[in-house]
Amino acid sequence: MSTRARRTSFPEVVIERDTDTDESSDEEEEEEVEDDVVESDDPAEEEEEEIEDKKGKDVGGSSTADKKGKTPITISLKKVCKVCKRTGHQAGFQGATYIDCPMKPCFLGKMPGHTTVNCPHRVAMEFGVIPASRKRTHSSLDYVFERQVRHGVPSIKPAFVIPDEVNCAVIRYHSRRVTCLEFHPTNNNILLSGDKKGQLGVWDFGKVYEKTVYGNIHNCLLNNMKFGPANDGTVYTASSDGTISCTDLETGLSTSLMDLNPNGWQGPSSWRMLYGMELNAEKGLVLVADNFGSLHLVDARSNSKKGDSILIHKKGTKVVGLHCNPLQPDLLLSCGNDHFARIWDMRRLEAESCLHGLPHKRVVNSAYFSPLSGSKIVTTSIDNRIRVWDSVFGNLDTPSREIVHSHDFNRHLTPFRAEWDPKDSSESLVVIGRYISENYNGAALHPIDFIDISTGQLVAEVMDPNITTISPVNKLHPRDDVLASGSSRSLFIWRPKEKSEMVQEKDKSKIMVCNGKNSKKFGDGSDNDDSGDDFSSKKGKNLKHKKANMVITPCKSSKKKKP
DNA sequence: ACCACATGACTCC
DNA sequence: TGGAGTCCCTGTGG
Repeated sequence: MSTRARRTSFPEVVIERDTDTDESSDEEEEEEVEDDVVESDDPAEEEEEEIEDKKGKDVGGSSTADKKGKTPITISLKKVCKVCKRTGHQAGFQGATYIDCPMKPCFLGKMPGHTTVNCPHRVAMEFGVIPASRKRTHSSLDYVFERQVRHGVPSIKPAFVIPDEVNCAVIRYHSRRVTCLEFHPTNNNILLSGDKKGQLGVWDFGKVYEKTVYGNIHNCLLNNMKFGPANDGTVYTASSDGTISCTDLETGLSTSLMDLNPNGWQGPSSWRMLYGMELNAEKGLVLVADNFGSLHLVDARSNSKKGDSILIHKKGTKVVGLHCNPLQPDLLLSCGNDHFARIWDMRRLEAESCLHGLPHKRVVNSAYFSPLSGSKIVTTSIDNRIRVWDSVFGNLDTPSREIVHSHDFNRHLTPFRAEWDPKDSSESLVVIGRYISENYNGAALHPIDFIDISTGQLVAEVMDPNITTISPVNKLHPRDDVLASGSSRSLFIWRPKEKSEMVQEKDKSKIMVCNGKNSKKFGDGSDNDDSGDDFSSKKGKNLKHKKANMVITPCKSSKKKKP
């Protein structure tokens, strides 16, 4: 009732603001001067037109006869596989199920002998688990862990609570895909989100409509953010524009701590981008890593760069992740495109001083210490494997577990990152989005997976028929049983089913807020259940589900700051 | 329903 | 070592 009233009251606000957004984004894109590498996807090659004899060997194309001539000519459109370009089979979606090209090895594990459809790893995850090795070494790193970390390792595993139902959402919140999410450290209902354009979203999902997008902080990808340790009303952000900013969440005013491109664009070989970021509260340091393999330290109090940059990964490669050990902040974990995650001691930090290198077969998207004891490390690599490295019960030369999981990274997606549940005292629950889709009642959906890294088993796969896009960005709430996920331009808040129902009964506010051009529809009196275009893409059209409990409303108000 | 486009890792030469 | 070509279960807008 109340939602309906809100929906009809404020349609213009949404449309006006969104038009604004689109225009601004177009302008910015025109300014980008980049080499246009036109890929030649010749459609003629894909559909070979062949003139054949009367015996047309059609494989599914239509045949037409030339009615002018006496001898009819059959033209068959021979379909070729879009993957291997051969005839006789077709890769692609058949309904909601994707059929692999049989000429290629398994898409998931990259192993020959089977395709993704019958891949054992896809059916049951335990197949992809390599058990822990028990051999011990006695390196300096082992010593640090033994002395400072081991006592914090918990022994009893509690039951997992899985947020498995969408509680509220903002559809098309950002104008480009979401790149990172962060929960407020003290306010339970505030979620921060960064996007590909460098915009920062501040959403109070407790009040659903309370949402802001600050567009004047960065010019391109907002890769990482961290709340200010001394003041949780501020957030530090690192961007591909080469700057670190500190932004006041109330006003949106930001100060720049560092600019690695003070002379502007001088070509791709010199343009520095910032990816990994971490704060060391004890030392008052902001740590950032760039696309040339270097780590930069910035004093947060004086906003000045501290010392020279240090080469921590192979020269010229991206360092995408930084993480300080929760118990021992002097231990720094980094990961990047040189196929390594590395552990460093901040007290003697210099090039080549890495305590340990964790080797991977491909690029490492993320590496995180376990949130409580800091004794385990979970890494996500684009070789479709989640690796667990245990400093106490295993060693760091080889992973104590490898879990095959589909998170292969397509260049158009935000990289997948397996993230710990900060509330899980057993430090075994990890959440990660799944790339590969599954057929759920005729809909191709990409679930968000909860994995028990102590067994390698899939604890839960969470999906909603309304979310047809991949959800690469996921974050579990530090205190509540809440999952936030970023999927394309939208944000979703998940809660456990029972709790979600309780909330709904109480205030009946299970709401989806819609941004975007199509919001106009909602002001035009069309009913909720039929206005699905706003959150279903092409694949979503074969959904058999109803949008059930969700109410779609345009947003009531939104502060929006443009540069 | 179609197309163009954004865009990054990797292999090969 | 570096540039060109290839990969191709994306998502959006026109």
